Amino acid sequence: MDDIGHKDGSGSEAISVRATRIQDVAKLADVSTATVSRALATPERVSPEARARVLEAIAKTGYVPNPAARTLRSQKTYMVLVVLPDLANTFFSKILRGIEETLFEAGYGMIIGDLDGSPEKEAHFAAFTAAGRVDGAILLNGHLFGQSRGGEGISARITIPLVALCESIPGADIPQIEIDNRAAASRMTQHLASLGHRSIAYVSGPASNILERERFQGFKDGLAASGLPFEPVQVIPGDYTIEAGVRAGRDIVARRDRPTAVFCTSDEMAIGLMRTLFSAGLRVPDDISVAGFDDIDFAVVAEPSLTTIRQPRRELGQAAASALIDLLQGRPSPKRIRLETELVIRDSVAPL
Amino acid sequence: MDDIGHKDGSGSEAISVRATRIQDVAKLADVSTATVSRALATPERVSPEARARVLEAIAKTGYVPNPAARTLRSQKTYMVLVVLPDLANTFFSKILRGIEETLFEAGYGMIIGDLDGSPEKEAHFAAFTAAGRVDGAILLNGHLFGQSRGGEGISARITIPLVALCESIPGADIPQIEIDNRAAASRMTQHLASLGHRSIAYVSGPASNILERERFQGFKDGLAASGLPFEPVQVIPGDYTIEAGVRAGRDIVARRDRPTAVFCTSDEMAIGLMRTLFSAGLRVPDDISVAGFDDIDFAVVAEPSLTTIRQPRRELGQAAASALIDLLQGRPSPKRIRLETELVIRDSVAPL
DNA sequence: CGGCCGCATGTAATCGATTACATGAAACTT
DNA sequence: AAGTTTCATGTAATCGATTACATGCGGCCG
Repeated sequence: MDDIGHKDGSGSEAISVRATRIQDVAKLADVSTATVSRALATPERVSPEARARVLEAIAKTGYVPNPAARTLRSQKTYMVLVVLPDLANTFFSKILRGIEETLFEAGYGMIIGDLDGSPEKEAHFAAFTAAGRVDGAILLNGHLFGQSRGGEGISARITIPLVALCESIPGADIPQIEIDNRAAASRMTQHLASLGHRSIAYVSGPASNILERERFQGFKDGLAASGLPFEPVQVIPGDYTIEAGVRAGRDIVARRDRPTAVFCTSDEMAIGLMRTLFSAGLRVPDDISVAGFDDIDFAVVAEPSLTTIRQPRRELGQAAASALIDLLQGRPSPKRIRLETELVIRDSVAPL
Repeated sequence: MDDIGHKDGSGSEAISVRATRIQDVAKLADVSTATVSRALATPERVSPEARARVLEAIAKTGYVPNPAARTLRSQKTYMVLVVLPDLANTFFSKILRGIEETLFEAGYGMIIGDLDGSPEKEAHFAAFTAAGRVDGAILLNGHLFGQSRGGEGISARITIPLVALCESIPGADIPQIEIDNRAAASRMTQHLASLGHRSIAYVSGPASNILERERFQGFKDGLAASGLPFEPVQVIPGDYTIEAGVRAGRDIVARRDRPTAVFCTSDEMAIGLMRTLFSAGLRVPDDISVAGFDDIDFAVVAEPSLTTIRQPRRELGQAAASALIDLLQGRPSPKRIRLETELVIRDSVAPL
């Protein structure tokens, strides 16, 4: 680290140019603070002349209402917390973008809570929420605050609207936005079977994960629907990462009795797996077919391009944000939204 | 969209169980509110007995200070805004994680401002900042608020600490955290030249981008240092995306006189480009060498694995957050930090 | 013409913490 | 012993907006 020169902390001690307050505007427009406030919040309740003077004064002074004061009085923060397990994961960032743009249009800001696998952080965000720093929260982590380890004390105090996104939270009476993981996994499995594959391996997500359980059910559904038996040896454990795909690939390469198709429950794993097969001299899809899940940007430029399930990530984010905004504004909100997935057929899967 | 059932907005209209206030704690502990406040902020200025009674009362009531009230009085929000051009980009999410974890440890929350190429959003975040909703901001977008289009009115009011990350902001008197893009690009160019390549193409970023200008200079430096002439035809325009890499690949495939090596200024472009070359029957690195920049997760599983420049993304985020926290807490802060990059040699580049 | 209503506006309470200043007791100082 | 310092604590002003309530004016109705 090459550290050139120093700058003192004067930025934070800057001569505090006290910002324009509502009082200043009121004085300049020769009205009361109440009138200024009303001119902004309920213009129709203020005479046109007064309103004009207020607006002029605001323009002249560049007045911006103090959010802390506003929040203190009105109990509204215009902030939403988004809790997610891993910010560095490609899968989430597109979703976040959908959330952010929808919140933005409605005048809400987005605060990120990256759990990073730490229960300590989870407790922190629960406290954060309980303290009233946000008006609502979107949960991408598959459970309510403190539901995992005894943080009930705090979570009981969380009375703000919540929305579950992607990982449904069983038993929680909050809007749930997701895809039909089970149906999608079943569909892909049947697609593989329909091409003649009888021996299909399944690379799983983390066992504790709800997504994983749904997709696994779907896999079994698909086998059953195709008249194929389920055999535990077909399941290779994974955790959605590239590295897990690489490990699963090594597993398959080492097998005497190889499956003819592999269904990976994330594109990352599929890409890592294909790479490992390739290095071992196995050709995809000639020797073995590989399918993914998610349709991330890299799926189309993988070699071969990846057959996968497309999740509408941006739309998922938008739908969750919309549902939350409905709740925040006292409107009824859909209780459960299931967005459609799409089977994207590319080159990594071929008939047997 | 399959919309099952409805839930009314009762979440937001819930019977407002007024939260515990400092007054309630004071009454229970039989002290004044001032003592409660001091017991939390400056425990050493309160007698042990009073402190114990206060803490007990807090435990009993589950009191959490109201952040809005605190902010109103103390002018501290404990929030930081992170402004970035594209949240969906893999490159940023690892950086964000570094920022988030460092801010978190220091007790700050992170608000995301995704510009999404919209000047309107930029103005919004400038106003947001000017309104005092955050204590500081980290700018990943290469310019100060309103510096691009006449938002000077608002940006003049932004007196909070700022830090520039990745894209340096020339002329701004704020800490700048970055890598030495020029040196890194030069190094890669020389690496290619040292392997015997005389005809090296360069796939650029957006021309207006500061990163791009630095890397382009580095490319020319590297050519010069290797005794190679620079020829404009070597430059293929890009914008860091996979698709731009695909387009650049088509360009190269169509050329009569192909370069023997291609230096892409992002891994996304390199991967898209390799894919296009492969589809056209050109082999990497046998027929043509390809180098990237960033070392994203997919670089190692690309086929062939990608020779690239590693940027310490998490550390960049951490360093920027640390610098900002220094400023926020009135400590001196490094004015400029340059983190080291690393030339990562894999299989996509070979001697001529 | 007197009373009632509605409208535009102002006054001041309120949100919940922090903190300057005041107070009184105990501990020193000379 | 009187005066000074220190310490723990309380009182109340303050941050800056929102909003319940009060006021005064003009129009309308009977």
